[in-house]
Amino acid sequence: MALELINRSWLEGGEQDRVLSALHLLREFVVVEAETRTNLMADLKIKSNDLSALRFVLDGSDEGAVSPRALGHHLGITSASTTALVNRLEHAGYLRREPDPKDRRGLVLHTTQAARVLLESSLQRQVSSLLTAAGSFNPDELAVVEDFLQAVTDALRS
Amino acid sequence: MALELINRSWLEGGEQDRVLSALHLLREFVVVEAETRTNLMADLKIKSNDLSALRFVLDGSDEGAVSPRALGHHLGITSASTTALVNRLEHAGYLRREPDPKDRRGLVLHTTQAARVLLESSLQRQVSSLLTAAGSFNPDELAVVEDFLQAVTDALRS
DNA sequence: CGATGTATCTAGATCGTCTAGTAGTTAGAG
DNA sequence: CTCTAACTACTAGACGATCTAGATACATCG
Repeated sequence: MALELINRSWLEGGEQDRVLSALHLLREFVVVEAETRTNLMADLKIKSNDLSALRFVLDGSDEGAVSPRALGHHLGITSASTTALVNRLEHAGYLRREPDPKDRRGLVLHTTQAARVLLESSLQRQVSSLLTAAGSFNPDELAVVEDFLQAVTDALRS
Repeated sequence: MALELINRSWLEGGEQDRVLSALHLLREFVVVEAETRTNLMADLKIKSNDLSALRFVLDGSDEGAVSPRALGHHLGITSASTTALVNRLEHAGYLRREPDPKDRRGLVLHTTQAARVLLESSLQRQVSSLLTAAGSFNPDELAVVEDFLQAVTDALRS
């Protein structure tokens, strides 16, 4: 959010035009990236938190099971809201509930193949565009970009 | 959103490690940036759309009046929702309604000084951190960064 | 075994948005 | 210049996603 406000009177201006220009481009990227997310929500006909949930389950199912508990904690919502959210996504055909073999109280969430196919077909074009765009820079240039991104990320974290 | 999923099986891997690494850092930045927005929402005790509205009125009040109509259109919500949103922000002391001198049907929205002070104090530290971080790169490096950001932004837009 | 903690779910309330429709104001066609 | 169509903001009522509170089933530890 800090980025979105950076074009106001935070700097007297003049001597750091180049820095401001770079940060403006960074802001522009963030805004456009947010739009792709909005478009995806429209494609899948789901809301923001449901899309975040889908991504979390999709990522997590690689390295281990995702429980409703973990999902709710990740999203910062209550267990009641998590139940409702999983109900929605299961009913929409994006998620499946399965019993947790290690704890009979628990559940394990999995994305359906339909969800994975839908996500991939929606994003494949953008992802390959991104890879092509970034691929046109040489290793030295990418090293500079990485340093910059690391620096601004650390700046926001502090 | 494409970025958030880029660490999955989109690439056979190997020959483009550097490219993937840069895009991962870009993703990391997007995630951290989103967290700063969440923190700001908690600070101001308002929700996402209300914060976007505040930013829109704040930006727009420089170059011309912002009407509820324009605000609602920008946010993609109906006029009824806009009325309710402006009610909330006005009641919270962040916004003022004033009659539009040029059209007696219309209103003009202004942020209160309290809102500006609160936003500035919440963001000043992060903005100066960002400027410091970006300021440690020389003009040549910043030019590379700008090219990269422009390229990935264009890639997402296409 | 029994006590306490954990994982999920249900019931009812709250809040932001929506659809539908109202009153006042503007502006263009005749 | 007037009449009518379009526009601006608002109100009323409904819906959906979230919340608080509490219920139920299972786990874990003394």
